[in-house]
Amino acid sequence: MTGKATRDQIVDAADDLFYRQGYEATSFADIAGAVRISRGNFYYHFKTKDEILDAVIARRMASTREMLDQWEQDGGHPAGRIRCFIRILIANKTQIMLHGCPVGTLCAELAKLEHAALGKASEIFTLFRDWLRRQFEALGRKADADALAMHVLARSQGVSTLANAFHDESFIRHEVDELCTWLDGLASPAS
Amino acid sequence: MTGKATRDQIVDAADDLFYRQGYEATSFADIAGAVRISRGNFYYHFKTKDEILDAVIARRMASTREMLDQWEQDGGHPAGRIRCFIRILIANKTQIMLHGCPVGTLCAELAKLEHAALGKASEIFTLFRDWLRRQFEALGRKADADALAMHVLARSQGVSTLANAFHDESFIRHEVDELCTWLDGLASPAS
DNA sequence: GCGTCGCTAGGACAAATGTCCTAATCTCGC
DNA sequence: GCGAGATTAGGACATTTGTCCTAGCGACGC
Repeated sequence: MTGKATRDQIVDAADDLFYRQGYEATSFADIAGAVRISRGNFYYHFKTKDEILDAVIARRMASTREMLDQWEQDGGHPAGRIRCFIRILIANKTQIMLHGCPVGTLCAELAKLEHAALGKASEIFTLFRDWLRRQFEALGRKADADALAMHVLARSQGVSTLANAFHDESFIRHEVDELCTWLDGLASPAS
Repeated sequence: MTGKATRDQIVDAADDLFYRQGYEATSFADIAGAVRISRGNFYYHFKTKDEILDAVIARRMASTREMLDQWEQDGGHPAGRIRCFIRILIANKTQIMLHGCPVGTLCAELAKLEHAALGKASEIFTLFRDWLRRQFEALGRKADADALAMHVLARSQGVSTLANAFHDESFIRHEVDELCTWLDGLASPAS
C-alpha cells in the first residue's frame, strides 16, 4: 500500500470518527488505531489535527458536489431533484438518529470551538443551498429561490436534530412527507 | 457568601460555558476560573463533571418550565402562546447566531459522546413538545397536536442551526415570519 | 473563649492529549 | 545489488485533563 492510500485511509477514518464522536472528542490515537498505524507515521501525513479537519471537510465537499452533480445529470423535473435531497433523510435515517446530520453537527461544534474551519465547513451547506436555489429557479421561483432553498435546508436540519435527540424514526418519515407535500403545493400553487 | 450561593454560581458559570464552548470543551479549570474559586473548593460541591452536567440540565429544565408556565398564565389565545415560543428565535437571535440553540447543541454533543445524560437533556425538548401539543389541542387540533408540536420544534431547530452556521440574522426573521404565517393558516384553515 | 463543622485553598496524581524527533524499513530507478 | 528518497514505527515531551487528598479558615452554638 503506497502513501497516497494511507493518507486516504486516514481521512476516511477521520471522516467517520469526526461524524460519530465529534471533532474534539476524536484523538490522534483514535484515528491511528482505526487505520492501524503508529502515531509517528500519522504525523508524517498530517502535521496538525486542523490539517486533518481541513482534509475531511474538503473530502465531504467533493463527495457532496459529486452527489449533486449526479442528481443534476440524471435529468428529471427540478421538483424531483429537490425530492432527492429531501429523501436523504430517509436514506440515512439510521445514522442520523444516532449521530445527527454530518454537516450540521460539525458546524455546530466548530462554532462553539470558535474554530477557523467553520467557514469551510459551512461551505458544504452553501453547496446544497446553491444547488437547491437553482432547482427552485428552474421551477419558476426566481424571486424567492434562495429563501426557499434555505427553508428546505432548515427543515432538514431541524428533522435531523430532533430525530437525533428523540431517536424517532416515524417522525422523520412524517416530516419528509410533509415537506414533499409542501413542495407539491409550490409547484402547482393554489393561489 | 454561603455555600449554597457558591454552588449556584458554579452551576451558573457551567451553564453559560457549556452553552458557549460545549460540554467537553469546558474544563473544571474554566468553570473554577469563571467563579474565581480553587479547583479544590470546586470538588467539594461536585464530585464529577457529570454531576455538574446533571445540575445544569436540571437548572435549564426548571427555567424552561417556569417560562412556559408564565406564558400559560398570561392567558391569551393558544396561537398567541405558540407565537411566544416562535419568537424566542428573535429574542435570542444574537446568542443563537453565535452558539446555536442551547438545547439542540447540547443534545447533539451528548449524542456523539454517547453520554448517559442525553435522555435528561432531551427531556427539555419534551417540555416544549408537550407544552406546544397542549396549545395545538386547545386550537382544536386534537388529532395531530403532537405532530404539529414536533413540526414547530423542528423548524425552530433548523433555523437555529443554519443561523449559527451562516451568522445570518435576516434569515431568522424571514423564517419566523413564515412560521407565523403557517400558524395563522392552521388557526383559520382555507380548506 | 472554644470546639465543631461547613467551606475553601492549593497542590498531588495518573492518564491522555497534540506535537515532535530519530532511527529503522521499504521501494524503486539505475 | 545499491543507494536515495519515501514511508513507517516507537517513543519523548510538555501540557492539560478529571479526580482526589489534606491542611487551614471561618462562623456559630455553647
